[in-house]
Amino acid sequence: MDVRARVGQNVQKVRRDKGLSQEELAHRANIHQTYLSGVEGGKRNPSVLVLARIANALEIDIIDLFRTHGKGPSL
Amino acid sequence: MDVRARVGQNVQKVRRDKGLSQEELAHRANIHQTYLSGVEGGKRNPSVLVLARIANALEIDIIDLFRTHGKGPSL
DNA sequence: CTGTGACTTATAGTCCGTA
DNA sequence: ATACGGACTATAAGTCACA
Repeated sequence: MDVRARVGQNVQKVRRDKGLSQEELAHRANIHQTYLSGVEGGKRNPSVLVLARIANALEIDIIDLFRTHGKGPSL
Repeated sequence: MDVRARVGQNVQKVRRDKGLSQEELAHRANIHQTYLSGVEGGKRNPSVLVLARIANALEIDIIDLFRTHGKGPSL
């Protein structure tokens, strides 16, 4: 699966878990809702700095945005 | 620590572990040596697609590029 | 072999409207 | 609240000469 889709799905999942709207998250991460929409949809190719801002706004580590769906048991 | 530095250090470490030169890796990842240098030095802000190419050329998962230094505990 | 500055071209990321 | 598109601007991508 494309990394962009992987990341996008993770962003969307965490965002929904936290009960945030795209607008809310976008605001917190200081990016645009329309852009966030594209990222979640795997249609954008974000830079690491933007991903870091998103991860930060979601209160997770950026590394979690790259985990494969299904499980992330590890430690 | 800045994500870019984190990623850069990881790229450099893995590259050296594999005994590759920047030129070699850059060639495999289809990027320029000078650009790779900037990424390793944490001076560039690469997109996920570029990181994916680098990770692929290093034969590792892109997620490993975001790990914090000090550990690389198998899986 | 690697790092830097300068540069051009491509695209990330914004902002507007609309559905 | 989310997605899509167009037009725009900021910055990443990609290349080079040289230290």
